[in-house]
Parts: sequence; C-alpha cells; structure tokens
Amino acid sequence: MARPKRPPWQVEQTKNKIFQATLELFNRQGYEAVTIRKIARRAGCSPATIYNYYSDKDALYLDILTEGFAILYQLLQAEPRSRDPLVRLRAYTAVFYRFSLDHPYYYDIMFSFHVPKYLDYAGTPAEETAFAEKEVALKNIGLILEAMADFYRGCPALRSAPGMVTGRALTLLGTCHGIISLHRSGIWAELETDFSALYFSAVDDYLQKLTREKEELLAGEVRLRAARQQPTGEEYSSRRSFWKKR
Amino acid sequence: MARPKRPPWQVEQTKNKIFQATLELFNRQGYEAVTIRKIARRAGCSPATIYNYYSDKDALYLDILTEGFAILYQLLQAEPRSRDPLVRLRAYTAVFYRFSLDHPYYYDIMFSFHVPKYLDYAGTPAEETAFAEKEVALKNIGLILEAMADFYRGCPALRSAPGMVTGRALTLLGTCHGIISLHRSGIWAELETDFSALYFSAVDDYLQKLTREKEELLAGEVRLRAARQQPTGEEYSSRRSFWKKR
DNA sequence: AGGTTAATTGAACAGTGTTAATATAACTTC
DNA sequence: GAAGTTATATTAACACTGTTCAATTAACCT
Repeated sequence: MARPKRPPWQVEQTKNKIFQATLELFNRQGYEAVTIRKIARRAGCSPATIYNYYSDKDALYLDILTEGFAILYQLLQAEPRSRDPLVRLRAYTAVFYRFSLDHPYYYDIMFSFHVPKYLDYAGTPAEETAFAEKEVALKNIGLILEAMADFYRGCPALRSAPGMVTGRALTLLGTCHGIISLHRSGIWAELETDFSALYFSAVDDYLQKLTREKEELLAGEVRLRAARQQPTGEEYSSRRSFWKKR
Repeated sequence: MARPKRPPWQVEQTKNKIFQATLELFNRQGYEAVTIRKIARRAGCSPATIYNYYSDKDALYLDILTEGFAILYQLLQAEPRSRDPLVRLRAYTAVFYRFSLDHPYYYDIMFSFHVPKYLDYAGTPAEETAFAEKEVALKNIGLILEAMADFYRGCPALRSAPGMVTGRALTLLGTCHGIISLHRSGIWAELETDFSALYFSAVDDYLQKLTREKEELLAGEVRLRAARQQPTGEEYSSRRSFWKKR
C-alpha cells in the first residue's frame, strides 16, 4: 500500500501562486475584471487546477477578503497604542481613511461589496472559511470596541445601558464608512470639495460629542433626565433616552 | 417616399414591457441574478430586441437606477414639509431608513453598488443618460441641502465657512448610509442588537450636535475661539477649526 | 397590391464559471 | 530499475453570460 503525494512544498507553492495571482489581478482591476482563466494564466496553471484548491470562485475571493482584513488589522495594530482612548480612536479612523485610499479594491469588497454567499449565513455556517473571515473582520472592530470601552470605563450609568458602548463604536465606524462610501460612489462629486476635511471633520465632531457625553455621564444622570423640556408643537428635540430602554 | 413606422404606442409599449420586466426581476433577485435572457422571456420578446432600446445592459440598469432615485425623491417630498428644518431633516432620515428596508435592491445599486461606467465620468459625460441619473440623484440630496441651509440661515459666521452647510448635509447623509450599509453587509451582525435604535440614535445625536453648534454660532464666534484650552501631551482634543480655513 | 423601412428575430461569437474524464508525475514497494 | 498506486494537473466539454448581425416580419404610404 503506497501513499504517494507530491512534495508538500510544491502543492503549497501552487496554491500560493494562485492566491498571489488573484491578489495582483484583483488589486489592479477589481472584482469584476478578474476571471478564473486570467488567474490561471498568471499563475501558470490550468483553470481547472484552481478548483483543486478552492471549491468556488467565491471561496477564492473569501481568501482575498480575509487577507484584506488581515492587512487592515495589521495597520491598526501598528499604530502606537496611546493611553488616551480618544487618541487611539482618532488614529484608527485615520488608518481607516488611508486604507480606503491605498487599497480601494480591498475596501470595496470588505465594506461596500458583499460576497453574499458567505456574509449572511442565517443558519449554521456551513463553511468554516466563512467563520474565519467573520472572525478576522470582527478582530478589526474589536480594536475600536476596546478603545471605546476604555473611553467609557468608570462611567456609572453604563450598567443600565449595556449596548451603548457597542453602539457608539459601530456608529463611529458607520460614519467613517458612510462618508468614504458615498465619496467613492461619486454621488455627491459635484458638491464635495475636500474629502479629507469632510471626513475628519465628521470624525472630530463625533469624538467631541463622545467627550461631552462622557462628561455629562460623570456629572450624574440627574442632569441628563432633566436636560431639556419638551418643546411645543412640531419643533424638534433629539432625545437621548434611547439607550435606557432595553 | 414612405416613412412607415410601427404604431408609436406599440414601440413605447415594448420598451415599457422590457423596463417593467427588468424592474420586477431586479426587485426580486437583485443585480447579479438578472440576465438579458430572463428579461427577454419575461417581457415576451427576444434578447436581441432589448438592444433596440438600450445600448447596453448597463444602460438598462441606469434606467432602473434613475427610477430608484425618483421613487426616493417622491417619498421624501411626500413628507409633510414642516417649518422646523430639523423636523424635516429627521423625517428625511426616517424616509431614508424605510427606503433601505422596503427597497433593498434599489438601495444597493443606488448607494452601495456602483454602475461604474456611469458614476465616475472624469471627463465629459459621454452619455446624456448619465447626466439625467446624476441630476435625479442630486435632487434627493438637494432636499437635505435645502433643509440644512434653512437650519443655519441667519448664522453670521457662515460667510467665512461657505462649505459648512454642504458638509453638514453630506455628513448626515453619510452617517445614515454608513450605518445602513454596514448593517446590511452583516459585518457586525454578531454585535448589533437593535438596528433601528442604533440608526436613529446616531441621527438624533448628530441633529443634537447641529443644534448645539447653531446655538454657539448665534452666540458669537468669540466663545468658539476661546472654547477650550489645548490640553497637554497626547490627550485628544477635537478642534472645530476646520470649517474656518479655506 | 407593392414598396419602404422600422422593429424583431434566430443564430452565432467570444467570453464566463464549473466539471468529468483523462493524463501526468511523484512516491512506495517489488 | 520496473511496476503499481494515487494525488495533482490538464483537456475538453457543458451551460451559461452579454452582444452582434444578417435575415425576417409587419406596419405604414403610395
């Protein structure tokens, strides 16, 4: 009984070649332009060979996607870890900004696009690769979450609003992504003059809001509840009672 | 010399059939699943016929895109036009929210996706259809811009920061879109509990920020400039000096 | 009726992702 | 070294995609 295999370093090498070829093609031309045959030609193999290493074209893309999240995570971690959580948050948003410019195609598939097959698994995650991708994506958000938790540490009101820290983190990320996304879509190209200024102004505004909120939280909830009398008629009043319920 | 045509109502009807078939298919299955042959079968014509009315598959999609913006515009306009600009803004964000849930596929191609051929015309817009689409898209943003301008009307500091109103409008829209987009991508599905609450909390926070800002603007710039002494070391301070320069 | 011509079509092309049968090549055992 | 075993690689095909073009249809005018 013989159990013959090709040298494992060789098979690993071909898989690497395929991955690398996909990466280069993808970073040059984006999602739509990359085809199995192009990848095969660049990797120096047959189109069918790819299916020995990836079940799907989507599976291959998932590897690319995961690589993208890994790169972003590395960039985020490379940032000097300041003791001030706000400095960290601000640095993260700057990294996020630069990433969207330096790796536009990565950014697209990571945040704007969708490899739908993998991103919404309503039931059990049939593919364990999908799990890995989700994990590495959440690691990125985890850094923001951690900084945000650090920022709000010591606020007594937090116990009654457990989802607040997460909400603040997701809102910050959402704001960053939204501005980047709409800018890149070109939908407001005629209106916007300075993208960078718009982005960081929004970020700073939100961070300032967080600072003010923390001060109020530390000053005690009483001031919060009294806050502002309900105005008459249709005049608008933004309540912040949300995080209290549920 | 004869100038024979098929009855014009008939040709208009086939074009309508094609458009309607695309619309229905699209709203059921989204961008990727819709093919020319499916459209043709549903419209009761040959695949080649479609190319009599649309130069491209992208051109056909552009019509769908435009329809999406038209629907959104209609929804925005249907909102009772309150005298308080903040009420209007808040209503717009609510419409935007509902639209993203009621017309998810529309939302994708309008804000997350990209028919890249048409959205980034660096030079002259070769296709006048692209122009029409841009126009109807900007009409939507125009409503927000108008409300925002109403809100800041009378603030004396605006003359030195002409881009501020636009920036605030785009930031509001960006925030809304970012949260919707990341929610729909599923990237933070494990973390987020109440999407609606997260969304409107972010909106209300921003509107509250605008209210505060306006108060400060009306109180005069002096208080703004003094604002807050620069903290020591690495501690973060969000400056709001941006809108002043340039 | 016959002519003109816009609208429609069937058939084909080049391309896509994917797969089944086949061929290759590396290892073990004789 | 030769034969056998088997993981890897390839060839050829399938069903599909968007798109084009020559040929056909059908409505109008003379």
